[in-house]
Amino acid sequence: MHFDDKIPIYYQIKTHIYHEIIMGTLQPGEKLPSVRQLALDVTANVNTVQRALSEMIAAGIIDSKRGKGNFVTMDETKITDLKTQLITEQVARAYQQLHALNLSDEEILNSLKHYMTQRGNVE
Amino acid sequence: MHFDDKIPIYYQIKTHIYHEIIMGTLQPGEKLPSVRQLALDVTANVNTVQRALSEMIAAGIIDSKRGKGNFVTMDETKITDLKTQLITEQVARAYQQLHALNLSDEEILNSLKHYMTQRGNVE
DNA sequence: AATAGTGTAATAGGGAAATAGAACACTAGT
DNA sequence: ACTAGTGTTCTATTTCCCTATTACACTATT
Repeated sequence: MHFDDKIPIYYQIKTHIYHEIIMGTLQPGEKLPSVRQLALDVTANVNTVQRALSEMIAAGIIDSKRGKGNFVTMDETKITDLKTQLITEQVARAYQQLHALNLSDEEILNSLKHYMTQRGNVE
Repeated sequence: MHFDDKIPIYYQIKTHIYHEIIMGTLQPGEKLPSVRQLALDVTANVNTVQRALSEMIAAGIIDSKRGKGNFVTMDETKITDLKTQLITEQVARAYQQLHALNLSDEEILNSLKHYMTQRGNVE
């Protein structure tokens, strides 16, 4: 797994698993790989994985069952809320960053559209 | 100054000053506050500020003159290039993050538009 | 009971970031 | 010459992140 050395690894693992849950790669109620297997998958330490999981457990997205495994919550409302929250965070942060670069709303939209067309042509 | 504890302070200082240059708060050729004053302004250590400045100096955006001060480059091309670079980085990162949440191009645009209208009504 | 596979916790050590403090190098004004 | 204000560099210390290792607690299977 590719890590941005500017951001703590445990945080990037958490984001990565959140994405898998939201994309449906991990379904509600589904069992996650064991912490030891996850550690191998992302080439990080068990403790680092555990720290990421702890935060997701505290957030109610993951249910931890000692001796059995970690499971994605069955509560689909929580997942929907999580998705909304992550999207809003991303959009808000991007908007504020670009606004801080003196771009108007229209310029921000145009930059994004331009990026999309560029990207579309390359693939 | 507000810091995100997930990202190194020196890096956030650098971004902050870059924004001031691009917005024109700091004009080409203008003298920056002294490193000691900057440290007070952002409530960080002189060494941390110096580290941020070192990277901007290396990038050719800041000219350092020992005994006199730090100055924004007179080369406006470099500033224009910097702006383009930062915009592209922000747009690309936001797009990729939202794309990773399974949003189509259209949905990404709509999320942004929605955020803008919401924001517009509040202010 | 024994074993293997889980989550959980504790310890010890290394490294990067940030701080505090001091010192050095240069410039300008007095 | 002196002094004050600059950038620059160095050392020491602290804190957080990450790793490695070990141990403990629980579950299911045999």
